[in-house]
Amino acid sequence: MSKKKVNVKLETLPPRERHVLDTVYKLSEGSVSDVLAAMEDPPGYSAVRTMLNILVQKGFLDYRREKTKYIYRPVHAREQAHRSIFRNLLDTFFPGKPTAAVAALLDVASDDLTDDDFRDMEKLIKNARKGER
Amino acid sequence: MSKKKVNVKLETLPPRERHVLDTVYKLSEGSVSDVLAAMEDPPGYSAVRTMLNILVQKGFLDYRREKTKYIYRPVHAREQAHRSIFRNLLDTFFPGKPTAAVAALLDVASDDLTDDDFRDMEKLIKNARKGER
DNA sequence: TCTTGTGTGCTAAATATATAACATCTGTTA
DNA sequence: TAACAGATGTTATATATTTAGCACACAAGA
Repeated sequence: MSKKKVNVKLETLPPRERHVLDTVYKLSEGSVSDVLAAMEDPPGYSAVRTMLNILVQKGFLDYRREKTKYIYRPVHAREQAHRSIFRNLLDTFFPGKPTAAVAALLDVASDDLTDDDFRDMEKLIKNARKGER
Repeated sequence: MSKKKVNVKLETLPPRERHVLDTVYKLSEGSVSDVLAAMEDPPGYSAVRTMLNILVQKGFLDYRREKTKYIYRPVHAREQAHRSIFRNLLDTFFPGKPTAAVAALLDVASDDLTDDDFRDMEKLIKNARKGER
């Protein structure tokens, strides 16, 4: 009796599961109703409950009981979740051109960036460069 | 008779569709068999054909006839496809902290980065900074 | 302690995804 | 031009996903 292989890649979750998971990440944590309330174009209550349970089964979420309800939250810190996403992004859209990814990111984010942000990023690059040699 | 609302968000395509679309992006363009051959853990021929057609319907792909077969390719240049993805990524995982995204990206990509890459990125940031003020 | 509101545990069912199979068309080449 | 190889058009079907609804649990206030 082999343990049915489950879908564990973040990028390939079914649409609705992915949406729910994203929402939990946005909230940091939350109950079924919290999540439901935070979703745009929300499905029904039952649907959200099921997704959350599935996400627990798949190992993306964890929960604790609080009074009468369950509070769900991500198992993996954001940092870890990123790795998988960025890796996929790089491979798919920027194979062999990581700098192009940085360019695209800057392009999208540029409106929100302050002078401090720019300074920080320059520092980041300098450090990464040092670590490299 | 409302035209059934379809799933048009890149981030939330069903797993298989997403996989096929990613593959087409990697190839730049290709026939059914090209795509099939380029996929790891590939589904059946029929499956790929269906996915491709759905992706055309949803507006992600375009095709032209070439001799006896169809060649599929992305409708939107990569740049546009990126915007949507990065936007979602930033909102979901780095709300209000675009620099953290850059940090994560650097972290993942660092192994592949050359000295030239670093120089390029520094230039990118300088330019973005100028454009900003 | 009764009642009410809010939540969970199930199970059934509707939809959507994913795959397979077969008939048909179209170039190629013997 | 007959036969083949490789592609598409279509339809049916298996599997996964998403949703709804009812029964029960439990805390809180009248």
